[in-house]
Amino acid sequence: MDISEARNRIVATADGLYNAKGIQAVGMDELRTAAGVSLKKLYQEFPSKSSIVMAVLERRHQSWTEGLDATVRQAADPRAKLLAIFDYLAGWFCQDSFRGCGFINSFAELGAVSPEVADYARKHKESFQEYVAGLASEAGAPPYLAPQLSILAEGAQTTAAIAGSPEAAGQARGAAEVLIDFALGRTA
Amino acid sequence: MDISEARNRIVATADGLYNAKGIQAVGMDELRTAAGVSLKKLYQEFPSKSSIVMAVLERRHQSWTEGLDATVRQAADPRAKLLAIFDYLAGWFCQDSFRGCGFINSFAELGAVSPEVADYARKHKESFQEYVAGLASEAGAPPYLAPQLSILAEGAQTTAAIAGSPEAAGQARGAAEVLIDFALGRTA
DNA sequence: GCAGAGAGAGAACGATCGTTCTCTACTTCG
DNA sequence: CGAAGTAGAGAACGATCGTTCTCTCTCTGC
Repeated sequence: MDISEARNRIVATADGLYNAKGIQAVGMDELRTAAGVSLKKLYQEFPSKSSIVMAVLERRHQSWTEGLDATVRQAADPRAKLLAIFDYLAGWFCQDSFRGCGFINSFAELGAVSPEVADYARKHKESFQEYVAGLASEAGAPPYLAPQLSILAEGAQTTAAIAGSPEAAGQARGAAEVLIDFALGRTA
Repeated sequence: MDISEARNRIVATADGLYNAKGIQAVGMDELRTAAGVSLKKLYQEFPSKSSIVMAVLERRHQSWTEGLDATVRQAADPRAKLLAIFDYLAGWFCQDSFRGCGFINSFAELGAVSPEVADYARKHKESFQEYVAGLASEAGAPPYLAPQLSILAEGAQTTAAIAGSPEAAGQARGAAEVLIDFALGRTA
């Protein structure tokens, strides 16, 4: 068995379990069993649970960034690219495993106790805002549009998670259309 | 010492501690010390930690509802009332103790494990959405406006919490103005 | 003054968690 | 074939948490 293959399986399993039950609710033994590795191997790959948490956050960031960018790239014009953000959210919300943004959740759970987790969540959100800002800039929108759309996307995630229904994506998309058209129409 | 006075002090102290450190990070002994009551009294007032958590959620709901309504009532016309939501958020975000919406945080921490907490968070958000819907209806807006503003408010809360800066309130308010004016302008 | 109920302080208990240690068995190389 | 290094399974350990129990002190009613 390849070493990095075990790492990947551990992180992927931890991602699923942490998402489904919360980080603190999943013990190392449960993770060990689900991932099918020995405790020894687990601690050989990762020195502590917090390092697994950080690896899961990195995985989530990469997965989110790649998935979002893949959806956005399919859109034709800059306006459609901005709206594609909310199409990506819609697809995500419809997954059975969706239980809210993993960064918001980990921040809520551990942000006050672990500065590492809080920093990573902040960086992830900053990276998303910069991505939106890039798309908005390509569309020729004034700089105030990107934070507006970012906030809309954040709100859709928490609303969909707590309400347990994916309709927030469409509602946010409708609001985004109005905001984009306003920003592109009169760029005051 | 009045019985209900001890209850109030316990819940108020728990609210502060849970908000600052997360629910799972605060033990009964820390709460007991901070509230200045004996363990015996604590378990005399509340049968378990989860009942304290539910009491804290009720307190948060009441505090949020009253504070929001007090701010909204000061606004003159229906449009200003809708915007006052974001003024209330701005004042909240500027408090040192602000660490995100307590319902989003408790949902992230315990929602997957405790159906009670998940239900209460959902009900709180529903109640907020209905409140916004009432204001939007008074303003004569079409029904799609209220979910848009609710999502905006949710997004502002998580953005401000993770970024650690209150500017999301103003950004969301700007977006709300555009959405409100659009919805009132052509109520298609 | 005294018996008894009640409150406070904190020890104690059982469970769980993260982490480490031990023991066994298998593989691999000479 | 034999020895040695390695990996797996799980016991063990220390810490912590929610909860209960015990012991002591105080305050009240007769």
